[in-house]
Amino acid sequence: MSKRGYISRYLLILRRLKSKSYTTYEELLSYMENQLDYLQMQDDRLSMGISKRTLQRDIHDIRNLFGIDIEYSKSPKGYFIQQTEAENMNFQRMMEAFDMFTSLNLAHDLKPYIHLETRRPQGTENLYGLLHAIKNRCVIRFTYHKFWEDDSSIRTVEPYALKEFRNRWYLMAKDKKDGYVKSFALDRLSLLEITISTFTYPPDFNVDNTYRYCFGIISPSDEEPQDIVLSFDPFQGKYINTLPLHSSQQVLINNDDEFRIKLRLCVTYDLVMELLSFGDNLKVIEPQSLADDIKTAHKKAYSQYQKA
DNA sequence: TGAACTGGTTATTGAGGTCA
DNA sequence: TGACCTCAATAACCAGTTCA
Repeated sequence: MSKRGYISRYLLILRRLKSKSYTTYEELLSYMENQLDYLQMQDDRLSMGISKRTLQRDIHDIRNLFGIDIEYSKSPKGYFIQQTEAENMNFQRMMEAFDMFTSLNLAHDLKPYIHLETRRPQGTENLYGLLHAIKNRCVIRFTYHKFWEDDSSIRTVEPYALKEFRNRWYLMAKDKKDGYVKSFALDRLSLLEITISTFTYPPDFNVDNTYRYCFGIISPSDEEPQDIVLSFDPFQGKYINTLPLHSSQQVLINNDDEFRIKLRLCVTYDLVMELLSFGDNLKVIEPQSLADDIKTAHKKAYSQYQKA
């Protein structure tokens, strides 16, 4: 049986256990037989079902390989997954990856119907090394190339955390050169070297607190957060309502004429860029300084289309 | 062709239930 | 309450099958 076969089984076992509190062997077997038929696996043996022994082995492998704690309870007679919130988030990501893997494998003859994004975030090959350095408090060195600079520079930093934003990964680290905590995009990072020197993790550093009032990964130096009131047209408002711009988002008005929200944020470059991307679907109500910045940017854009 | 996977068998283990 | 029983999970072992 191909590796695709047993990875698909792992996916189905996890999906079933995640969707139901307690699941017996029989329920798992029945579910998997139905699902494997549905998946139309190109493996005749899979379509014939799987044995209880294989299912036992799969559960054992999932525990060992993925560190997912599948437990068994005798009183309600069933398997279940117990996870913390952080573990659950990792689990969801893994399930997404599994789903994508399965879908793409099933779709090998469906090329005309599936169109993948050709742009790919780079730098994820360093994720494991960076995690190792963060966990073991190892100082790292790498070459970093800013988009707005021609030359690369060698950075020596104390890595604190990894953060994802808009399908890109960023390293939060203290630059040894000036002592500031900065974000480094992994796709601009190369020649990673994990040194043997270690550092002490600052007890007062907390990623969530640091970026609590940030839209993206740009952290303001000393700027205080402020209330930002935005007015969207009702159509755009539906998107903003279902996918909030920030965790601080509060809906002020939601009617046929307007969708108005309030955010508690620091005004950073990435926030301004985001607001500009909404074009004429958005009007900044407060603060006036931000409204002026957006107005100036739109005026400048407009001027580019006027005849000289 | 060797390695890996799978299914069947069987012994062990442990939780839950029963009973004296 | 402790001894015993039952039942189902677990894991080791082996042989057949499939894969790379």
